Amino acid sequence: MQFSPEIFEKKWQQKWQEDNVYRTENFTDTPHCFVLDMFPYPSGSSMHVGHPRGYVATDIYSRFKRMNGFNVLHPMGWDAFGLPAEETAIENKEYPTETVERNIKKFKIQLNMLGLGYDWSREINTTDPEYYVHTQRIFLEFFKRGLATNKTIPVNWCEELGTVLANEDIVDGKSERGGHPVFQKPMRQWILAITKYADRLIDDLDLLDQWPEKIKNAQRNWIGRSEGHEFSFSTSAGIPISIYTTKIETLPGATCVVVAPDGELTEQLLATSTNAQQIKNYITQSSQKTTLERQAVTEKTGVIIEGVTATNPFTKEQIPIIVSDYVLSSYGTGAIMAVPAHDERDSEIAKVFNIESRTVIEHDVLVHAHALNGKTVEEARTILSDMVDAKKQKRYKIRDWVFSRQRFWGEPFPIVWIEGKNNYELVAQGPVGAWLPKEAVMYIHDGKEQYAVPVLPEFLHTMQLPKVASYQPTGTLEGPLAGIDTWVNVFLDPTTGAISQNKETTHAIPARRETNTMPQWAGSSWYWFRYMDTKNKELPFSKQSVDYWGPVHIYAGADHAVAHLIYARFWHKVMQDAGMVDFPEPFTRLEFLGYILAPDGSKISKRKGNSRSPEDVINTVGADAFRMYEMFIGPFEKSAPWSDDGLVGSRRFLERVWRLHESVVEKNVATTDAHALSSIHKTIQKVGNDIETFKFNTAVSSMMICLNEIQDVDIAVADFKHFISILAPFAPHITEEMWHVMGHTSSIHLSTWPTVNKSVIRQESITVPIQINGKVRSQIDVPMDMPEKELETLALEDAAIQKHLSGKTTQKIIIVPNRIVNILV
RNA sequence: GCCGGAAUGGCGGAAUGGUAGACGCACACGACUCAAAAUCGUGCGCCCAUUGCGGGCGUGUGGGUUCAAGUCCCACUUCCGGCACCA
Repeated sequence: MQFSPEIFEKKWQQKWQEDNVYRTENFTDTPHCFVLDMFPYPSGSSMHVGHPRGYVATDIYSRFKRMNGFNVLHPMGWDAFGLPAEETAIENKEYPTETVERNIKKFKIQLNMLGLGYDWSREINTTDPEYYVHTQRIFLEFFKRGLATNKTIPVNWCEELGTVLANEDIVDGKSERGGHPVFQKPMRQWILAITKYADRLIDDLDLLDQWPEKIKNAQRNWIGRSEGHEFSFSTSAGIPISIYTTKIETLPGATCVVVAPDGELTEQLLATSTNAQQIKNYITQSSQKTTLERQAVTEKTGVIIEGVTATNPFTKEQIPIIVSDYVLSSYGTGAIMAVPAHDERDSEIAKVFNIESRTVIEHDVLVHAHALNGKTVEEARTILSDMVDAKKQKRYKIRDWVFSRQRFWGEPFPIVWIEGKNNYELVAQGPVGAWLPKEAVMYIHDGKEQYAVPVLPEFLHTMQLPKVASYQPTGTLEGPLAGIDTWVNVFLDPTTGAISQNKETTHAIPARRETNTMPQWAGSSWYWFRYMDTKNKELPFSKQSVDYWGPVHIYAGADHAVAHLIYARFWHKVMQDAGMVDFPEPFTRLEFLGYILAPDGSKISKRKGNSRSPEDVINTVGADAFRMYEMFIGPFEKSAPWSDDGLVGSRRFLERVWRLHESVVEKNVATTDAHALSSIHKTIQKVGNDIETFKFNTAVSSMMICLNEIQDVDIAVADFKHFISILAPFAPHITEEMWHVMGHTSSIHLSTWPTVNKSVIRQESITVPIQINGKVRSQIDVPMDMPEKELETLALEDAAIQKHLSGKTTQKIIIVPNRIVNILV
């Protein structure tokens, strides 16, 4: 019979679905394992050969664990809210739900073509109201703890996308989505207080010993903790300037003070200056720079605030105050002491204004520093911080998470706004009171106080995304939802917390729904928990289910070090504080996935058209060969270029397995060749170890080696089955087909991983190389574990060795049994 | 600039401090065939010698430790990734 994957692959995919082969139940007595893929967003662009690599790897791992008796949770779902899906929908001129639905269908077909064994009964979709009601529910936990606030702060505004973006959404100074320019603007936004968790997010990285160092380092850098001092410079205007520095010992060399153009402080100093107009012009000018332009700046610019000076609290010198946009209002105090001699940036600004650069530290000792001359850096630090009454401060580069988007396609906030303190207090006395933060979230509009009030969990069904006629971004602070009166204007019953369209009770008060939506990252910040308990109506997930399944044992996917993986850890910690989970970190082990590159080594991109579709490959060589090649191409965590030539090797391997299987069945011999048997068992061991450690490339090559060793000798059917079993996770279709041909009626994927027979592995003899002065001159076959003495004798008797040794004196002989003999002359 | 990671044949890559280049691809030659494809077999780091063995060099560069280094240590080069006016 011909090897025809195109026939049996589809057949088995259907059969597995019908038989629920991959269905997982909660709560078993067996060991269990949660293997998680980063779920995709089903965008319009179709898959290329790089996408399935991670899915194939976790599929292999899951099958392996299942065959080893584990109850395996290996689910899949869709991250479908947010800009990618919405932008696609706008391009296609259709409603986002349609886009999402169609793309999910397409993606699912593609995943199934690969023979991936997901438990589809646990499929999730972040845009499903049944799902996002729980995202909203978890947001309430943030709100209640004062971690979700509404504040005016400088944020990234992207005109083209018509929305603000988080720092994590900005790549190389442009929007990650679309590469549009971004401006810094103060705006009122929903903020999640991730900085309050910064220490835990850094410190708990030490718990993650099964995470790649690379990812942990990226997170440490991104969070960017620094420890320094905060203290004040007095000014001739009577307004103190508070500054933050990590090098207080350089204070004697501080010859000017620099303030950020967009800070409040600058506003105040400007009023007492003699060049207010010049300063205002500079402020306007720098506010018009995009983030990219700011970053690209090579030469420092700024304006001296004339008519005002600051006093260096150590030297008592009067020093100039400069406004310059290299100082950021969003970091530290928005003002710095500039020490030109010991900081490159300060040196640049000093050059522009001809300001003195005074070296105050040489070889770790203070110089040109009056009373401090000769003191060490350490001593100076203590003396100075006492003298200026400095406070020790920790600062972080990470900013609080700007969490609102002026877009349609996201989770609505479970928040309504009410007017007036009296109304707020009335609401606080009702059931809503239990969900209010200590400090009210509010702002003042036209002189009237607006208070944020949470929508209770039991009324979240009233906060579903409405059907709208137009969902295009409006380009204003209000999202598209603001245009729908029936969405915005509602009534809140303070005695129950109920939200209604009409005033249904006399005491109901008017309220306005929040019109911004949550960002793309919201739904993906907790989704792994939902897989554990997909049908739960009341809660995001039950405590029992998370006690059983959590934490995730293996999380595999592409590099999302600074966005998703920080957000996910942050949400997890808040959920921990809310008592929803008991453990500190969501993902025990993280496996980082390398990309598949185009054949020329460049990145695969739609524009270049340098990719191949998985369907294409499957139609040519079959899904099994495709899977094998994706694993064989190189180490899992390393990127590697795609090669159609290389793909052929996997296909040939499977064809040879197929032929061998036919001859094994036909010959039906009773005993297997001893060397072949040993090879099979060695390979069982090797492949098992390699799967456990995600070394799929060497697992595949060891099976190729094994095939080379067994294909021309007698193999009994029973022993050949072992070979088929270890191949099954990699090539699920062909192995299932052979398994059934060999008489089984149930799936090979529900069978047991073969046991290694150590006694057949054990070799009787071994080849030992003999070196003279470290160069291999001969080798001898000797029985395993031959004692040193005998080995030495045999080595010295060897003809080739004798030839090399003639006329020389042996100094020393080093013998490592079963390994090597090294003769020194 | 800071923080990671990497560097091995024509290519992807393999190697608990112990025979570098497994496995696969490409290539060459041979078998089968009228022929081709497929398949099977042999060879395949570089240089010298090939009438026979063989010999020298070799894992980015320079040094070091060791009987023995791709692997450990020191210094450097290049490339890739991340962060970046964060005081």
